[in-house]
Amino acid sequence: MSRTGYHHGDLRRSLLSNARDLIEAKGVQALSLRAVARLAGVSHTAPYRHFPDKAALLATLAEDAFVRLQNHLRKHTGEEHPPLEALRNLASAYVSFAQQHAADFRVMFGPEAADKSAYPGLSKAAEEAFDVVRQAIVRGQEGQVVRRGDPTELALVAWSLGHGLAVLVVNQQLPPGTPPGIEELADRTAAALYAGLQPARPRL
Amino acid sequence: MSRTGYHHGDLRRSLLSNARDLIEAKGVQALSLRAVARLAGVSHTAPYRHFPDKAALLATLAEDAFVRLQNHLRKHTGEEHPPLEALRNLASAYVSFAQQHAADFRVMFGPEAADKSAYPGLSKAAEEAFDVVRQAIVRGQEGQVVRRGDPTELALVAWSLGHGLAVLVVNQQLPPGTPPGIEELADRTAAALYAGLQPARPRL
DNA sequence: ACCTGAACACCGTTCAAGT
DNA sequence: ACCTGAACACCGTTCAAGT
Repeated sequence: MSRTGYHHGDLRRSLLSNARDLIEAKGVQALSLRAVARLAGVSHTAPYRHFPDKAALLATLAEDAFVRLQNHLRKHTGEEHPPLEALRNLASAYVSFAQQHAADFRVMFGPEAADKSAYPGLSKAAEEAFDVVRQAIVRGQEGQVVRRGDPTELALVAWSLGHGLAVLVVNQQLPPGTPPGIEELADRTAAALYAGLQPARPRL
Repeated sequence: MSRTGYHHGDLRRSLLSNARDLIEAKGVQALSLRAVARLAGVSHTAPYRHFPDKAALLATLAEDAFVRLQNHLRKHTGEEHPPLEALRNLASAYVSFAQQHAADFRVMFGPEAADKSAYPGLSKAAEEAFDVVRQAIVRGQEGQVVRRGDPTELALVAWSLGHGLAVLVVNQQLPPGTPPGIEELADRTAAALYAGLQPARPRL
């Protein structure tokens, strides 16, 4: 039973895993369905039994990655962390995920996954990841460590900052003169967000 | 003189312009050197007289775009604006540039232009754009509306926030529930950054 | 159901050749 | 200098066909 059809049920999984490896090694642009099939030892048309086209495979990859991001964020900013700590962890957690899963990150936010509307599973996974941040804001408001206001909008601020940093890190586009030690940088960046960019105030 | 060689000196310019149009219309991934040449009415090998390869054409595109971004930022945050106003304009200026030049924006920050090291002109243009932000921070510190600290690091905070927002806008990945009116959103986002995410404080 | 091979319309890039 | 055509090694996708 394990000898006959070689790839029975796990060809799908094997295709996805090969795709991740390929992107990690050579970049999103170098990913080809034919190469993925080759790595799996099947003909170049076999993947079409599992994915309608290349975009669908990438969407599946992105969806899986959003679930991983969700778990990662929850680990660092979830309910077991006091709200302020959770919020301060957000930026560095986001950046560390991007660093450790650069290939995933590029697929998640690259043009390939831009039309999420066609992939409901992908949309849902992305929403749920954002919701982790939103919930941290809500908890912060309840604990009165975050000011009042639309939590979605405030979450967007925190998300954008982490996302902006992560994109720059992943693309190695941090401006020259940036101090080394990305994790610390993300921490200080989060601190700057919470302290604001205004002159030193009496308390803190 | 305008009839004989058809493309004399301006084939290069024509190739770049066709490339921008193609990306705008069909996305970065749809850009092909052959299509660009076709649009210019030359053979598919003619572009190699002007660019060593496809990556070099993209790098040139990115460099031009960084110069445009530089000018755009300078217009909204340059010396003629008081520092606090300049900083508050930054996010919306960044976002509006990304909106108006979505194709450029994708090339500037996509994987194609990631290895800027190979293109010194591109690196320089990117640095100078970042420097506009940095200078606004420095002016803010001089005017005591921005707290003390490494200006590069503080500029990075402001830049990351604008960049994060812009990426999400361009990729149409703003989370659902995001209030409409991106410009206003960027403004409020900047305000949130400057006010911090802390409970209402006495002044302001 | 799952996989294959041939085929079609594309790519980027190289190279010998033309003016 | 600038451009061309043929050629090579790739693509994504479709389709008739095999088990």
